[in-house]
Amino acid sequence: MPHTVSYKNYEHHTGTRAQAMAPSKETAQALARAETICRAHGVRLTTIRRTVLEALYSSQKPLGAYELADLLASNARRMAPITVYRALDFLIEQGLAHRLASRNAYISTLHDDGSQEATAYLICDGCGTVEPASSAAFAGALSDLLSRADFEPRAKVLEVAGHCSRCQGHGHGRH
Amino acid sequence: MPHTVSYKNYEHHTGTRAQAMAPSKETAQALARAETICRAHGVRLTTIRRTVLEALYSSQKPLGAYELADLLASNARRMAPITVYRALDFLIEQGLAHRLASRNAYISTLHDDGSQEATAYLICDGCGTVEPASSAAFAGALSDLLSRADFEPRAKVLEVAGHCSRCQGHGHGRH
DNA sequence: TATGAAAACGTAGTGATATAACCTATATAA
DNA sequence: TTATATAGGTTATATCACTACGTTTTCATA
Repeated sequence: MPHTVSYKNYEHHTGTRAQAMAPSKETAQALARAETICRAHGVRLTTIRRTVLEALYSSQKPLGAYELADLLASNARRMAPITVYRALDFLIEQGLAHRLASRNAYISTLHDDGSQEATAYLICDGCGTVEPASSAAFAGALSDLLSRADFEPRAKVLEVAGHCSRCQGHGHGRH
Repeated sequence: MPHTVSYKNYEHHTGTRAQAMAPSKETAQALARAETICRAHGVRLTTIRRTVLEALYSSQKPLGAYELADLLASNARRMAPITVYRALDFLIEQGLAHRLASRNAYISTLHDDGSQEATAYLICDGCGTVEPASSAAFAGALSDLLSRADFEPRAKVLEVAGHCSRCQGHGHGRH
């Protein structure tokens, strides 16, 4: 088998990718929290999944699936899209990542305030950053809205695009 | 020119598509309102645009762009995707249609309560219907959230997937 | 009523996002 | 150790959205 990458021990293999710079202390702590959550859920935070989560956590902007694939590529061999999507699906199921439907992009939720029922994501058109925002009043109002409509919620997509405090008034953004 | 559809008079041509069943009285009234809005904005509600809007308005479920293209096809000749997207872009700009980011699908806003700053769309996993929902409290809480974050909003994506009142408790839905 | 500019649309191709199908490898527990 | 479930690899394809460019129509003006 000439061209095929050695198939065994891919856990170790993926561990040697370009991304393998030592994570910051904060990142390491966040990943440790993720590890704990996964153990509690009885699921496995494998190398691929951890690598994807770390990339999302470290990034200042949301990342697309193909962007992640490129980012996590080792020399000339990038991750297959489906691999990234599988990792993302896992992370989203475990509540560790979030899909921004309005951008087809993904972020880590390890920065979020986990105590709120409803988190809105504020996406800056200028600098691309995303800030989670929540309040009891907002969660309550939404909950009222839903119960008044007798609607049983499963997934909430709450996103606002605009300009963050730092990007207002000096021509940032695209319109 | 053997295969090419006669190019002139396409306004009339599109008017003769399969969809040309007489709209209901309610639909006709909604379309008349749309017409009025467009005239007020100084823009044109052409046949294609009106046809797309009518399809969205009449549909019980949100429709994808390619779904619309199929729906509005005349004998064996369906609308090109770009044509649909152009019509949708127009309708969205005029506030007549809305894109559901979580579904890659589109709905008419002619049912909405136009008086609210923030409308959440409740998307039923069971029957596929979408209900707009809004309240002063919800709009206010969101507005507070945004001003507290010093965030200048441009576009709001507020969608909740779940089960509507009619689809609760009898095994509808996909999970 | 000519005509020139802008808006709308047609046609072909492509980019971007996401998943299907099927197989191999690994982890976990009996 | 072996059965089983879970995870990942590989290839191909589905789905959604847009670019580029030419043609037609509309509308205001000459």
